[in-house]
Amino acid sequence: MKLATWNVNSLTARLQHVLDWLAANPVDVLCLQELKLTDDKFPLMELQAAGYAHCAVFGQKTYNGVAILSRTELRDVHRNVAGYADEQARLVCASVDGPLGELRVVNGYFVNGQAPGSDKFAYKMAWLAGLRAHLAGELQRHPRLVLLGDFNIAPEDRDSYDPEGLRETIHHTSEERAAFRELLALGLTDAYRLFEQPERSFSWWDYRMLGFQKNRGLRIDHVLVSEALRPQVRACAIDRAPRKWKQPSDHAPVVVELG
DNA sequence: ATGACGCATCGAATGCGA
Repeated sequence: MKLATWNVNSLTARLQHVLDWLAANPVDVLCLQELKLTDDKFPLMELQAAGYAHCAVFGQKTYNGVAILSRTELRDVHRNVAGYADEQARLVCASVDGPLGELRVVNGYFVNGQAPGSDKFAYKMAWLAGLRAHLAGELQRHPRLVLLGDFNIAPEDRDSYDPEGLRETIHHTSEERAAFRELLALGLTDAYRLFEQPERSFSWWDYRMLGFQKNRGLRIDHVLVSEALRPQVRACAIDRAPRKWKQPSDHAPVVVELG
């Protein structure tokens, strides 16, 4: 079974890329972030025709918006962080049948945070605390859980093209990295780091200054698996191919294989 | 470098992303 996460930076602008990528990578579940559209504008027909008959959509106008696309039935869909009043559509959860039973899929578009000390940074940290509490509850009900999405956190120095120059800037702060480790402390594991990976592996590159061509990027899109799921992880990789296409998203998909 | 690039918004200049 394969699952993937991809921040598409507008599903309207990127629908053809999503369809092309799915044709070449027919994953069972695809988690999307930054839909930038309302539920009524979600391209359900096109995705159903591509084989993704089951979609849990949580859209929003202009910004944010997340969705889980699945080939098989999605159950117990939950939108937003439980107990955290949020104006923004950033989290959608659903259960799906996996290779060894039911699997809980949690898809998040984490807050960017703009700059340390800003109101948006405070929102980021509060949202992360809410997410942690929410996940603790999810894990009690669903021990087999995978958390995927755009975390907007580079967890370690090796996840940044310039860890020294960008020290304590957004995505690199001690607070964000501590919050990431707090998620791991719930029993979650970074699936990407279960395997040997190329140096300078990133999932996002700035549109400006030839960021992708120079591989000046960050690894901020992640797949975390629960303890019960960890023995089943067979592979995890970043697919840089669509970042080379015309008018790409600035993020690349991350794919995980469970056996 | 208060930049760059790209997307969205009722119509152009601005907010936002990361």
